[in-house]
Amino acid sequence: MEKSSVEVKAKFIRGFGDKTRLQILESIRRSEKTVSQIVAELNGNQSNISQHLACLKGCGIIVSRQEGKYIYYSLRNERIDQLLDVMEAVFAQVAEEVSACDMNDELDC
Amino acid sequence: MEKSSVEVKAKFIRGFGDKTRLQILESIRRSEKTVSQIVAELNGNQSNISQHLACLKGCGIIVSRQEGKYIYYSLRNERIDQLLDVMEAVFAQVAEEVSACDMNDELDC
DNA sequence: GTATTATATTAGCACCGCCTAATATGTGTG
DNA sequence: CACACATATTAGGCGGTGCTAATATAATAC
Repeated sequence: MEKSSVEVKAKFIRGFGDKTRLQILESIRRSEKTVSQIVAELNGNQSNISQHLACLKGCGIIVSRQEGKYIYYSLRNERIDQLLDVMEAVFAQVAEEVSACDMNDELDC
Repeated sequence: MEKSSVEVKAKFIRGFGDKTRLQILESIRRSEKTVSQIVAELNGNQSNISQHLACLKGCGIIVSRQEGKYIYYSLRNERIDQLLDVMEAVFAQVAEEVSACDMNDELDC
């Protein structure tokens, strides 16, 4: 049986909902990067990064192109870039609001 | 030890990354709703919905106000509303691109 | 060809998130 | 007060997700 649209959408969003993946996205935002560049930059584990890249690609968030023995990853398009901006802006505002005013609310689930 | 900003941000985003929570957000988008209204609308389980509401509130995505024995939930502010719009737009475009052109890529992780 | 580098895949494990059922708390009503 | 209704919390099971280590594939260099 097929996944409902809202389920697929949730999965898409979850693509952004991980610390390491957010860092990868920040890393390749300005310019495409190879896996090893990302691994070096994030001081990460090659296998781990590779799996997160596969996840991001599977979610349609990034794309890859091969050049010789290197594989370059970059954001799928400019709208993903915009989405990252909006997420950051809204998060920054909410985080400030929450930590500054509402002593009751916390950012834990 | 404190959670890094990017970890908190990931958690914030994950607030949107669940089918039921997305449905709740759609439900309360237009106008605030009580828990029982949401439960009825989504044909859901009261305990389950209540937990998701706590999660959304904890993530700073929604707020609540009490009126008598009812508790009304609504989006925290208009920027959350905008974010939902942008997410939907980008997702729709990506979903179309992925399913139409790239036969290789799939929306699975 | 073999060796080396770049990346992907697999397996196993721990942990976290989601669900359901049951129970608790809180608020109004008779 | 007891009772009904609205919501929250707890406990337990279960599947998914992220991590590491090891192995596999693919491309280049020698």
